[in-house]
Amino acid sequence: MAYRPLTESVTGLEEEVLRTWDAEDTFRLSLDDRADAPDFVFFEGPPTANGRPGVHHILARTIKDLIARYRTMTGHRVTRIAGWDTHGLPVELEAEKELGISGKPEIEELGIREFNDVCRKNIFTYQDEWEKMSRRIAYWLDYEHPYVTCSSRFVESAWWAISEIEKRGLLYRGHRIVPYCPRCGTGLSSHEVAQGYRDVNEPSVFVKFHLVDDPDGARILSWTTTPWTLPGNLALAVAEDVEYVRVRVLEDQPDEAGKLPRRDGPGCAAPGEVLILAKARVESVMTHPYEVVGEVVGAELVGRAYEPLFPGAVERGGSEAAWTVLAADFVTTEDGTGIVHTAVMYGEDDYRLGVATGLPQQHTVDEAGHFMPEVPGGLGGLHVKDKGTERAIRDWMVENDLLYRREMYEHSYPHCWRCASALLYMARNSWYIRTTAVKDQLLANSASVDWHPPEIGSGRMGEWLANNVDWALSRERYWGTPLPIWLCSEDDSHRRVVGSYDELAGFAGDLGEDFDPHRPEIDEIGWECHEEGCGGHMRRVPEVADAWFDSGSMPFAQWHYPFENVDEFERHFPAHYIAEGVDQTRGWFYSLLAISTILFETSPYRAVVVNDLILDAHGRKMSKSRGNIVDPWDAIGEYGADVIRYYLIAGSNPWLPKRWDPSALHETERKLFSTLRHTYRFFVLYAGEEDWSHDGDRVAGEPTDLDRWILGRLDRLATTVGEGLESYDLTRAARQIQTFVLDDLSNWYVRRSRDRFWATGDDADPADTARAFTTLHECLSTSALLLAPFAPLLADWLYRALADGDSAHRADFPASADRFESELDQAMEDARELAALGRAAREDAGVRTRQPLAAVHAVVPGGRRLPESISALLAEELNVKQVVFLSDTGDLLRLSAKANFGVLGPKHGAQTPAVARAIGELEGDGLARLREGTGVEITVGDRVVEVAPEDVEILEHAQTELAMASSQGYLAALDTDVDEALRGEGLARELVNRVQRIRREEGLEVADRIRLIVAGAEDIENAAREHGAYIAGETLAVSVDVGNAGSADLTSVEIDDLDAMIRVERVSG
RNA sequence: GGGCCCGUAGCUCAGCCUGGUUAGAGCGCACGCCUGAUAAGCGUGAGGUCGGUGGUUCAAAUCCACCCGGGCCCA
Repeated sequence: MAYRPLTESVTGLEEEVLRTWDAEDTFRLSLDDRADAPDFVFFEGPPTANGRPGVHHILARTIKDLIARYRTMTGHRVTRIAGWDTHGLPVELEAEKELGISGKPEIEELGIREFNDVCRKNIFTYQDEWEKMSRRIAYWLDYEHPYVTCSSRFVESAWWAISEIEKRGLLYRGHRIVPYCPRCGTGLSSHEVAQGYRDVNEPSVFVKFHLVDDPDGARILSWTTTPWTLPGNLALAVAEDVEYVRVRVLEDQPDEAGKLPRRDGPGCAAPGEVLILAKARVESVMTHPYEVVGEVVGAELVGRAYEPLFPGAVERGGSEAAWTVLAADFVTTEDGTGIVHTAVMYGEDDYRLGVATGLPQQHTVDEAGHFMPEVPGGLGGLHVKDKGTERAIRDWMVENDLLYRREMYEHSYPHCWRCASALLYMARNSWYIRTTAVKDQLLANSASVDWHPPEIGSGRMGEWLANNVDWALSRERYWGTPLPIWLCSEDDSHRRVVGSYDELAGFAGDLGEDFDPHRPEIDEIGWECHEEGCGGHMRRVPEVADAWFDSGSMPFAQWHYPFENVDEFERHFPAHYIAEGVDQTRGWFYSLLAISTILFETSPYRAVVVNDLILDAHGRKMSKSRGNIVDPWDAIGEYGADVIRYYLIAGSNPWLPKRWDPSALHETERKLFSTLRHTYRFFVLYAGEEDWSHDGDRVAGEPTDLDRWILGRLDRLATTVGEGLESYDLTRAARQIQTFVLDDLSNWYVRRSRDRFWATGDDADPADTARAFTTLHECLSTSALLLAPFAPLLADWLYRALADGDSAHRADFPASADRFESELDQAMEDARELAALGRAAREDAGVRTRQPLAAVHAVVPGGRRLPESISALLAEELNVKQVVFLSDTGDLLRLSAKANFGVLGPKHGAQTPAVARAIGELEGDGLARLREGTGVEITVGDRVVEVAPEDVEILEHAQTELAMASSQGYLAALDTDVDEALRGEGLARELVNRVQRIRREEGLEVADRIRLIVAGAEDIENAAREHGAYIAGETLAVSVDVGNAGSADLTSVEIDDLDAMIRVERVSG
């Protein structure tokens, strides 16, 4: 058989393979092959289908695909179901943009139905593009049966999960402090908040809180930059270990000019008044003269009661802690007074403290940003951010002697990105999952995961879990999984958390065909409360679920578990492996973990590989505003998918931020891919010439040392690549393949074997040629298999071309045949090191490689010698007649000893340096004995130390005039004398070189026979005569005619300043 | 403010977990070589004391502490 010529265009080859896959349905076949094989479970993290795929998605998808392909090759069935994340704010924002509306009031004006219709329609805007790109980068995934988070089936499974959480008593209603836009009536996501920070100059106030039952009638001084939260004040927070002082305000003293100090602005303190604040803050806060009349630590203040600032604004409701001093860990003395005003509903710390100590949870501000009617001082109904409001608050405080002073304060404050309103941090109703109740299990389950890199698990995820707060499940939005929670209009302790559509139908009657659970239809469904004698109406709560709950439910919801596919779910849970970006730590990794921990008491995944961002070539984050986003299609068109995939994996570990560097892509293409293609092309060319094929009947001779060496390396490579992939060390595995292909296979095995691939000379040995082909064929096809997970397209093409036509992705991953021989490998290493040194010596001496030399004198560390065949390789590589190993009996060699610190250190401790120095001074006899393996005694200072052979390394140095180079105990010294015979041979070789060039220039095929005519200087003609047979063999000349130029058309060349005339004539037939 | 990662040659990265004394690759640069793969390939050379400081140790790029710079996530 003839091997297929390589498709020259890289992208053309890739497209060709993709077409083959489409026609053959190779992905399906690869799954069917493994139908009865053990499962290797992979979960696809659903991308949001309303954004375009970028280059960073290629990285994530490559990592996913790579392991899946590898596991398939190791005999597993790797089910890979595509998924789409279809709910959530990004989809809503896109819909708002399309509809030209903004904010909740406008959405509700339009109608939730119309709005959600647009959301639903938009979901798959980019789906085609995702699938197209995934196909092109050879990401195999089952797109025919994707899970879609907004499908009825998926939502029903999510409902089931929520109802299970309720059954475990872990679902509750509370509040959540959100950055809230009172105009738009909506909470903002952190991403939105980040877009709207502005520097503002606003009043801040120092407020006097009148203590109850204080002998001095003291006031506690607190500070806030948001005066509108003061009516909601319910407590003062202090740090227990901070020192506070009581200070008495003194009379103002006239200055030198007899004037009293003037204070601008409202508020004051009368002489004799006693104020309490942190010792560290007194200097900067007090504007009056004062004296310190007492010191207390925070703990002593805890429990003291004070009078409400705005009586009646909030009802006590039986709370003991209301309007008292509380201890808190978030208090600092960096600004303010060291005493923090706490308005339970208007700050995150405040709310947490309120929950912990049982403070009332009551709003003083309504949804639109207006004070409630109960707030005294004429504030009721005012918008908290209106111009006059701050004035009204201030007036009330002045009237009631609550204000110490007021000053302007400049800081950065978030504003709504839509309407520029100042955001209010406000408690909103929210449904929570009590994840804190399972914190220990979360930590234990996370600890059981094989994280790559491990610090994600122990650090980022571990820290996050250790500080876990309850999961705020609900969103006050429209396009999402509706919370399946129904509350009674009369008593909201009557509630139903519905776990299936059947259950809902049981309460509310038939749901009809093709039931869709989304808003607003679901909001209409209700029923009479079932509680005895209640008579209330059950209505669904308006919220939808956090979209992370959807994606975290995919392990079971992708199977519509528990309603269907119970066995499929059980077989595919937990996942052996998932892979996503590091930003998913608190996203998908967390939501999967939390849900599975609660429902199934186990981690949903066993191994996780994370990837970091892809930066631009300058190390900057890619962003639209910078305009430095790389279009994946451009890159694919230029380099092809394989190169990109391999580069992304081999360049650096996936969990490090990676630069997108076109020059590195180019290098990857040249080094690994181009070399591999060249090697294949070389193989095809000569296999064709020699009519060899792997299933032919040519009998191969015994493997040479070189064959055994490369096959040993191949086996070792198969082992290490397999180990790397087993342990998710993808980068190391990828790099090893390149080293093998480039350095071992192409640049040594093929180079040193070249003339074995044509059986034309006098010493031709067809059996050996067959052996060389057999070896190269195995190396190429095994390399293709090893490369298949990384670069699936070229690998598949090569494997199909080299083997029997089946896809590489249906083959088994190569196993080592244990042919690695460490002594042979060491010898080859030695030879290659000596070859490098020999070339260096030639360069030094200015003698080119084509000039044969008599000998190289060589030294190998440890006195090793090379087997005959390896010596021959070395001689050929260096173009010398023989390799002479210097022996210590000769005059050429001098020995020295170097301490082996690793062995010496533990033996001698502090004496190590002295012993090492003494070893360095050893000479003659001692060295010789150590080299032969006997210990010697040396004197170090005043003691005698036994030095064993393993304590030292014996180095050999040449004492010679020869051209030499040495490194790391290796040495190569060339005998540069060129006698007449060598010179003749050199000239003959130059002639061969010139003839080959002419052959090429004249477009001859490699196997074409020629008639050769050589004329010119006497030395040239002599060399041509003497080495005619050699020249004829090398150039495929049927005749070499010397000195008889005649009238033929000759090409004139110059060799070492000598003129030569050459004619190459193709022999026809 | 908290957590995590990174900082080694002009550039991209190994090495660090498990400490051992001329710190390795590749790219780029300079010079040279080879070629029956050729709009390829190979070699040699120059170039770093491993972000800084302090500590542990006979010995630190490697372990510890603090600091500086960059990034990400969370507040």
